[in-house]
Amino acid sequence: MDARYNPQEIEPKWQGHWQSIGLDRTPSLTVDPQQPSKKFYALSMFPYPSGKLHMGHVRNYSITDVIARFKRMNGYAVLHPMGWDAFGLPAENAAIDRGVPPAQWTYQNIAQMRDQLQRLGFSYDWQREVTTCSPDYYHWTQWIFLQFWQAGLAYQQEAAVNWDPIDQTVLANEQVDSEGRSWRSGAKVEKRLLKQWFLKITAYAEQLLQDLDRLQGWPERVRIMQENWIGKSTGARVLFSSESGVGIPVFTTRPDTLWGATFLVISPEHPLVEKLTSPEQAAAVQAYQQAAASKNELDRTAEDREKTGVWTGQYAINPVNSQPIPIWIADYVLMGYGTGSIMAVPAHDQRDFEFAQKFGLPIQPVVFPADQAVEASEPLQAPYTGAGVLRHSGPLDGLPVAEAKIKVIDYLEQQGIGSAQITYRLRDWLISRQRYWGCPIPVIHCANCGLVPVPESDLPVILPENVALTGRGASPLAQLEEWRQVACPHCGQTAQRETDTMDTFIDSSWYFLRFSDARNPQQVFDSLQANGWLPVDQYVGGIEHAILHLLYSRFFTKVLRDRGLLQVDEPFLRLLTQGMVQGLTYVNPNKTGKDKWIPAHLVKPEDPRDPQTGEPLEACYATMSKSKGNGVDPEDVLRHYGADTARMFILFKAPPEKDLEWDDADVEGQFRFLHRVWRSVYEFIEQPGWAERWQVAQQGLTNLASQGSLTAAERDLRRAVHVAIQEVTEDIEVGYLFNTAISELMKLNNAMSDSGLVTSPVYAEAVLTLVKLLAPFAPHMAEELWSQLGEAGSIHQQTWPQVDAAALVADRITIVVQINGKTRGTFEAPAQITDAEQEELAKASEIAQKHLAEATIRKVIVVSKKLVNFVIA
RNA sequence: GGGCGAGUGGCGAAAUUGGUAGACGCACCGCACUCAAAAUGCGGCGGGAAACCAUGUCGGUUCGAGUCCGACCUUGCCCACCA
Repeated sequence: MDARYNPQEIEPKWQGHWQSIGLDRTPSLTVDPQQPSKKFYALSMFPYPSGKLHMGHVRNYSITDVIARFKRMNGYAVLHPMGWDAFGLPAENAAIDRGVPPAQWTYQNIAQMRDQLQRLGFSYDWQREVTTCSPDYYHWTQWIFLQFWQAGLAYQQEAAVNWDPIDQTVLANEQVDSEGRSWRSGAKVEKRLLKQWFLKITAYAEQLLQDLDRLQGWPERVRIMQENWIGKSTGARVLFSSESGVGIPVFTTRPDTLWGATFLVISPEHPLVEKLTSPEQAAAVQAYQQAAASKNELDRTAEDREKTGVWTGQYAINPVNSQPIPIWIADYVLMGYGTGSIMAVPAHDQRDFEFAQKFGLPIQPVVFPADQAVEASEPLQAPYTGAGVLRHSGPLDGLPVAEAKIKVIDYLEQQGIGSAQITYRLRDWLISRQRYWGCPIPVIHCANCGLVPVPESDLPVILPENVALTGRGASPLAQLEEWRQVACPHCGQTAQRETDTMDTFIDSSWYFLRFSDARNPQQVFDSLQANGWLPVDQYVGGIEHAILHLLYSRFFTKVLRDRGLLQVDEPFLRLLTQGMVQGLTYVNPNKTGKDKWIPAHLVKPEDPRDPQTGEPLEACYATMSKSKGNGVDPEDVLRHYGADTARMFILFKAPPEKDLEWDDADVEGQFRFLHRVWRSVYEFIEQPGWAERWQVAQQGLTNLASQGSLTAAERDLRRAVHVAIQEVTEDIEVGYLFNTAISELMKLNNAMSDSGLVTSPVYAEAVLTLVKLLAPFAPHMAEELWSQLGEAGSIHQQTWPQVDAAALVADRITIVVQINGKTRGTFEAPAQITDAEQEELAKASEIAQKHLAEATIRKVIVVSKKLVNFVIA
């Protein structure tokens, strides 16, 4: 055995070996429902193939890989796959900028990144690799779209898109900068109405909300984010009539305040605006509508929420008290939520209050604090939104708010002017993109038959490759006449293919299902396989996907369940959101924007100054990025230290959910630790007779230990071994605490080198244990040591060590002595001490003697085998 | 504005479910080895001479609080005119 640890030599060797023996292949599941396999599905969010891994990837995949390897050693059938979220805009941009076809660019990137993943030693089953831009994958994406169509969950409707008036093209949101300008032409982006495809996720709003309660293995904040995103509101729909005879429905969460509604506000985009406008106000209303239309979201927020609006010139009738109330138009009412029109109750709503104040509209309080006997005569300074009792409210007078809310619904229903209603913030999912590099929507537009889905037997609709991408003009597929024209599957007449492609979020909303049966050419997946492997037992990824990706995946799972394809309700049982990887950078406090970041390599750490201006800089950690120049390339770490060090460092440096500060010195420290482990084993093998002791350790030392033939020092070392097993196991299993798990490995290694017992069988047991416990974290080194120890098989197929409870028991324990709760000292005692003996020994101890000499003991608290606290006067 | 979370040495962080605060590591200091350095090994390392003081601040509960309760300060993230 080489005295030196040489990762550059051993890592490629084992990677090649593992590949040749198919070590990481997924075992098949027994599908007998009486005896289900102990299965575990470990999944990292698959990457976009940008061409290069970054440290965030390394962190994500290291976490999942440890879990996968740990589960395998614990006897689970593990599915641990990897794939590529390969459709998307960057490939198209590369084509526009450099003339490389998107497919070529994408597949080259995939090849590079796959190679990197393999060199990092992640135990993926590459036979199940999926690539979303490959026809054998998007075939089934299209098939799933047809399932949605058949379920009535896919539909077309006009919607606003970003339109670049210079390049005459539709832009994705990412192609519009923060000032609302096109990334290419710099033109101010306009809104344009186009027919767009939607998926009816709102039909599942209630289920998606309810089932969040079941996801106890998810971080609470992710559940809350989803809950807020779905945004359920309970209230009532009330129908107001107007002078012109048009009915105006409003949604309110405060139907109890209906008697305080003193005006109505409708959204500028509301279809009723024209009918509700008087001729003399028409010009003003149209001007306001145009102003609202030209505003983007930025303009709206930039105005600091100063209310704007215009009167229509007409009145509505408050249906409960027949009062005429003016109808206004204002952009603080959103067309996309509720009914696009509201009843304004300025006395009890902040926004309505501001609006009423600005335009001098009446304010009628109807809720008062319960203890307020007399109404204030001065006008309200602020809306009252708290609890209270109703007044001036007809049949609701005297009722508290909560009761009034219930009672008013009955009243509205009796009068035929309203009913209870639930509203969600969640909108239907706009999935069409006027882009090339995406999954074609399998629909044909026929002049005779209308919308005709492509028959399943004609799938996949292949994305053509001979496309000129310029970033200008109509949607790329629309320009391909020969591709577009197709015979209608119904009537045979010439018809047109849909030229929109799907949002790439669709591709990633079901990839975890395909992994269960990735190579199936006949079906989207075999139900037995999917039901056997799903749900994903552990999903790991970034918090940036907390809302959309996870919500869409949940939606897809439920729809496919309702189509009879799946039996699972939720795709991801446990979720871990890992923190960012941050790099050292410097900030010039006198500069703003991008210029303020000064990359660390331009700065002398002992005297950080701006290389251009000489101004002093502040050091800080920030998420690694090109613009900050603070990225660390995984390749460099691989070259210098190897994959095992990179993995160990990234797992040790911080708990997985927290942000991690990259520090080269700490990487070095991790490398040193692996060296020390290497030497612990090396020294063991250097001793004559080690092979016999190794055999003894393999048999287990339980008998030897129970015969009492171990020395005190040996029992101490053995305790350290079994404490390590217990702690590492618990840390991985219970709380993803890889940082403390690795610190336990360090403690064990320290205990071994401090013990001086290298020729004891206990040391052999320690070596055996250390190498096994290390295997999920540093798989190459563990494998190399395993082979150096004369073992033929792979360590990754060994069973995880078991704790010998007897070995954990210490001979002597430390008891703390406190006086009035303050620790004054400790003493050693036999482990089997009784409480009474413990108290006696504490009283007799030097520390106690010193402090108790002239005091009266009022009380003694004894915590078994831990401490004795004397409460003295 | 609403929601959630976090404040512990020079630094990253630990702390069994209220019981020795700072495990493990980084940095630093000293020693050994070396002509010297690197590497490695050994030792030290919250503050204070000590009594003691220390987990953002101030109170509370308790024999005992980093941990529980209340108020405040600082800070991070998510959603933000959602009726």
